[in-house]
Amino acid sequence: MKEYLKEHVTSALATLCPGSDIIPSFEKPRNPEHGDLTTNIAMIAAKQAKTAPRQLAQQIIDTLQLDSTLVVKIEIAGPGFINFKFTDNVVRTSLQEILQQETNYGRHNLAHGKKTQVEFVSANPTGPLTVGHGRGAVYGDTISRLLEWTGHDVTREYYFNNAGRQMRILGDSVRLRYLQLLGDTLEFPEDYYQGEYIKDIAQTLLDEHGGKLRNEPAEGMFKQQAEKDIFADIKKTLKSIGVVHDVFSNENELYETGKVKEVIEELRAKELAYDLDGAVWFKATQFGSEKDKVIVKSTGEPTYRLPDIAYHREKIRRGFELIIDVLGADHVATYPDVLAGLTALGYDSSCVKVPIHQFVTIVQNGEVVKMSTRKANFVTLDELIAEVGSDVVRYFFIMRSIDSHLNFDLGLAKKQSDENPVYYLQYAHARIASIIRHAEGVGIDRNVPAELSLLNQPEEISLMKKLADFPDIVESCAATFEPHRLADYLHDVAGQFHKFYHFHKVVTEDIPLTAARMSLCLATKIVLANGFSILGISAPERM
RNA sequence: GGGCCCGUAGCUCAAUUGGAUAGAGCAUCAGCCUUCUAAGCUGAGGGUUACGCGUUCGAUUCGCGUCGGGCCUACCA
Repeated sequence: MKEYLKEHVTSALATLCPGSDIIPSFEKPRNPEHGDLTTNIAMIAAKQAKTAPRQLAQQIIDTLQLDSTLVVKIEIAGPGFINFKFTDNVVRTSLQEILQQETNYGRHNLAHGKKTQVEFVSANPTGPLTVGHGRGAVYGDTISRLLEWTGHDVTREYYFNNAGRQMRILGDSVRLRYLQLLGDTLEFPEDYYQGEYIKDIAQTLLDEHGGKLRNEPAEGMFKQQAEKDIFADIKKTLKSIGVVHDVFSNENELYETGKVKEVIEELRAKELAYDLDGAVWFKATQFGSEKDKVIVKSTGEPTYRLPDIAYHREKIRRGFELIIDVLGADHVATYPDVLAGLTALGYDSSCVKVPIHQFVTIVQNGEVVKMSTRKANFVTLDELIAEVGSDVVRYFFIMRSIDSHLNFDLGLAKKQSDENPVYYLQYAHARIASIIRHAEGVGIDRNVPAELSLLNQPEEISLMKKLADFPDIVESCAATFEPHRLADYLHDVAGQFHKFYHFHKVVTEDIPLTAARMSLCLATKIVLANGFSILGISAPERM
């Protein structure tokens, strides 16, 4: 319909205002009384046409020739909006589309298989995932699903640093715990990893190797075992909320394959890297940065920037046309250097998108719980999932814009999980399933063709209209990387359905009406289920 | 000091990316189950969108300034 109106309004405008190249845009009015679609074209074009907005709007309407079986009313409102109201047939047609397309309703192939990489979580394996990581995990995965629904070929990737100081300290933390288990009395530094899981890893090593590792360096067996055990743990946690990565990349590989060295040499060759005070500097100032950045420390050890740049170049070399890095707010400072690095190497960095999510604050008993992996005073993602379940965790993390700080009241989430908003959505789905079971129970034939024109009650019409919005919502959420709007939308759908359910009985003596309302129920169930699958939450048949 | 994000109902957050009367969920109050699931529905109260300028037909949204909160600002990641 949008395209249909766009075409007609554009040509009307061309007759009235030759030479104008303004393309009319249409949107759904917030207030349903303002019709089904509205355009502000008259207000925008008024200046060029040298006509008052409302007057121009009238001229446009007079010029338009629209199909009266589709458009029932056109009116001018407010400062010059043109409101179009469709016949109910239009929305009934979309109901049929939903029933036909079923699990594919809402899918687009807009991106035509565009090779896309979403890098997310990417927490270093130094301890269990925190609730903060959970937000990035759920967000990254939901974005991936949205992109798949809009025709992207998505690779989910996890990158971690296993070459730096963090991992050395991790290895040494395990080593010290191991020595303690062997009976040595020694001091355990404050800035080492304090968590119990370190002792568990040490115990594993003790069980397997006895005291033979006494003189083993921290970076050998200790670090390896820690990385292995902790990663197994991380993957298990992610899997429990439906997050599975396709590819794991790490920093070490970039050194071993010479990719890091290659970057330095190339930057040097381009005179974009230089030596100073024993360190190697990248001329970041040439790319908008305030100061140049160190890429190799005077100790000879690279900073994270260098492998990060090398890694991103590999992303491009691997053929990704759209590259998405999901970062937490604490990493905001890192990505401009990476983009600058890519530019310096001669790549167009505009294909790299970096959505940044704000922190999750855990509130327990009215107090803020500060999280630090090192100090081990965090609430783990695992604990949270165990308490409230995967659906609640996913929905809670996705229902809010990533720009806002998320307050997670742990007590509330645990205690009142029955009142969590996700149940409101799932309940609508379960309710429909129940109606279907009931209908089958009383011998309703699902194959009776429904006469949709029987659906004319206000609650039926507005529910149908809401359902018809789904494809647009999927598209815009994918385009803006804003999955929370899908959660909002589904909440609306559930709301419209609950209302319809309350006012109208589906299964009655009236066979044709029953068939029509069953169609509406089935369509609602499809939209909810499709939406849930994008959000990664279950669609229960009963609750 | 500089950069990024935020400030909307008592609380947690939305607002179709500049649209018309700023909306939901909790919480409070008043109603609705002999009928397909009451984890639901209906109604009421609750707002100077932190504050001040500006941009224009029109600002919660864009720009500048002030105040307040969070995160960055290393030869840590």
